[in-house]
Amino acid sequence: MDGGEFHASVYEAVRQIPPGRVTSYRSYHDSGHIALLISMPRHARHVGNALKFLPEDTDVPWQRVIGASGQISSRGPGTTGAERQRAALEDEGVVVQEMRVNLNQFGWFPASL
DNA sequence: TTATTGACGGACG
DNA sequence: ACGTCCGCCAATA
Repeated sequence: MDGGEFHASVYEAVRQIPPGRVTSYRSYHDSGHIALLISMPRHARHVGNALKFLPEDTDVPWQRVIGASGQISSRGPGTTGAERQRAALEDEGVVVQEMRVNLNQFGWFPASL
């Protein structure tokens, strides 16, 4: 699997996340999460990297991928990505408090696709 | 070729 | 709940 296929696999998996639900790059939950769903469980960091390459107008629901602790990841000081993610999630009904989501309520962790 | 860097995750204090 | 370290691995310097 080359880099392009990796990105495509990530996007395909992310598209499966239902509206109003969130999942993680790779979580301690036995089932679910993007890196496991594409059979590359140790590539959590690269899942985030793939999302970084998405254009502004993509239809891939990137906002539904957050950290395993429920945290919306910071993009670093002076960036607005995390804030846009919070707004996008709230728009579809996800409750965000202090930049974090309750995974017990909104988490989506299927065993497979 | 070696060192650093990440939209990360987990163990541990 | 939080900070610190360590494991991870492709890209980049």
